[in-house]
Amino acid sequence: MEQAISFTEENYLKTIYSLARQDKGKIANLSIAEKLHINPATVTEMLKKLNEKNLIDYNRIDGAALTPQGEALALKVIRKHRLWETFLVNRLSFTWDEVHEIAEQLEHIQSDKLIRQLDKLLGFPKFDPHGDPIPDKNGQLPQSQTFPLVSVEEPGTMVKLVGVANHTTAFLQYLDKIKLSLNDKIEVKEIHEFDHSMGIRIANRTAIMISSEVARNLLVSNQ
Amino acid sequence: MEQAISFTEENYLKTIYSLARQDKGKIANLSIAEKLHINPATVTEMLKKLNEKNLIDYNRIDGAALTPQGEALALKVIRKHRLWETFLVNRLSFTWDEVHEIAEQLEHIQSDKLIRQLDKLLGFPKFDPHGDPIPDKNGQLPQSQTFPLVSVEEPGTMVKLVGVANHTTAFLQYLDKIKLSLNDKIEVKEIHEFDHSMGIRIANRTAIMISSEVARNLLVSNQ
DNA sequence: TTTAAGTTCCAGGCAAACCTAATGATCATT
DNA sequence: AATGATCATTAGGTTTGCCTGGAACTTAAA
Ligand SMILES: [Mn+2]
Ligand SMILES: [Mn+2]
Ligand SMILES: [Mn+2]
Ligand SMILES: [Mn+2]
Repeated sequence: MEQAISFTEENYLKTIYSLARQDKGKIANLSIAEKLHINPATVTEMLKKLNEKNLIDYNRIDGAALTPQGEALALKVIRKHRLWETFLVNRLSFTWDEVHEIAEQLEHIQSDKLIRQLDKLLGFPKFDPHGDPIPDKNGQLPQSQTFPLVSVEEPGTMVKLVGVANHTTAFLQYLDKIKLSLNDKIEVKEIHEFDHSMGIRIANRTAIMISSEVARNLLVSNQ
Repeated sequence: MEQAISFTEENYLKTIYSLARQDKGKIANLSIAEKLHINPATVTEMLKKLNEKNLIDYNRIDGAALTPQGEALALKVIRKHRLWETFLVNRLSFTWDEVHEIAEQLEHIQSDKLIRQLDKLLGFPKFDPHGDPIPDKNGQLPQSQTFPLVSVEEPGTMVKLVGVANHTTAFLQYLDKIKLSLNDKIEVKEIHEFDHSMGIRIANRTAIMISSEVARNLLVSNQ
């Protein structure tokens, strides 16, 4: 019984998935409502419906949690989103701050062959233009141990930028302005106790200052 | 006042456009209903709404006709549909019988830059994989004087296949089976008075027989 | 010209996805 | 333990896009 799933339902599943990844605790209806810019009352109705369809387990006490089928669907939508973002940047000359909105539309296109062929065209990429991991066709996420730059304690540490935790146009354009791109080497020169701002050197260029807020949103890996 | 347009509305406009191209007379509500597989009563409601939005002129006597804005929108959707079909065939190894359904979804994606860049990636194609003309960014259709093969009267006439009037999987796969592709040269060898079936030679290969029904759906040009 | 067939329209309904306002439940403080 | 504050749910509505059934037109045939 192949039950149809709507754009709206897919967006709920994706939201629940990402809230579960970051918050680790109970998923509040209110946080779903805020993320989707809708009313909490609407969320309650939809969660009941998704529960009925066995895509989530839901009750007032424990909140919402994806079932295996729900998680598989969420990962499929995320896979499509990130593959399309990669396509837009790598093949259609989009910049990384322009692609999210369009991918929000493209992620709902239904065609298994389309995803498969797109993946192949792009050379089976493991990460999207923001450094986010792309689930493979079985929903498996590539491993990568990243941490926010702000957590670096030792001046002199060398790291590599592998992702961003903030996808807003404002932040991405700021990174463009300071000429910081994915895979750039970053050397932490100094850490100011006072506001935890940092002096960093990008790709051996002149050192610059960044706020702790910026450092919090830069995901890096060792080496 | 940039009023939003829904998928459904776009599909009505596209349908009205294509009915206007082929029928030349009044567009019956019933024919819209049949093409979209919906109830005639629903069509009446939507036509009133589109009239209200100034996308069509509509009244009971004259039926529906696109306004300039309505036609521009219809052409934009058609442009997207045909560009996406071209992308799927030329870049993602789809066959020409597989692409229509997916393009029905992709044609509704909203992003001017996306269309522009896709067009560029594909080398500004003038015709899609079925030989249908692709409107340019100003809604201008490339000219081509085509006629159905069935209208050829003289045996010995040489023509070139430039399009198909029937897009069903069954027909397209039949063409694949007889190894007839777009741009192939076709020589009409014989025309049977009785049922108007034809003996034709494709690309100088062995001659074969085709029914008048097939010949009616092959769009050709001279030379 | 009357009848029949075809087409369009109206009235009334339904489901999906949203809303507001008000009520219930839970949690944190005092 | 009482009191607010916060969060979730219920009840009642709206809009969009669809439906059915029947009435009203229009067109063509008898
Ligand atoms: Mn994104
Ligand atoms: Mn991304
Ligand atoms: Mn098509
Ligand atoms: Mn086509």
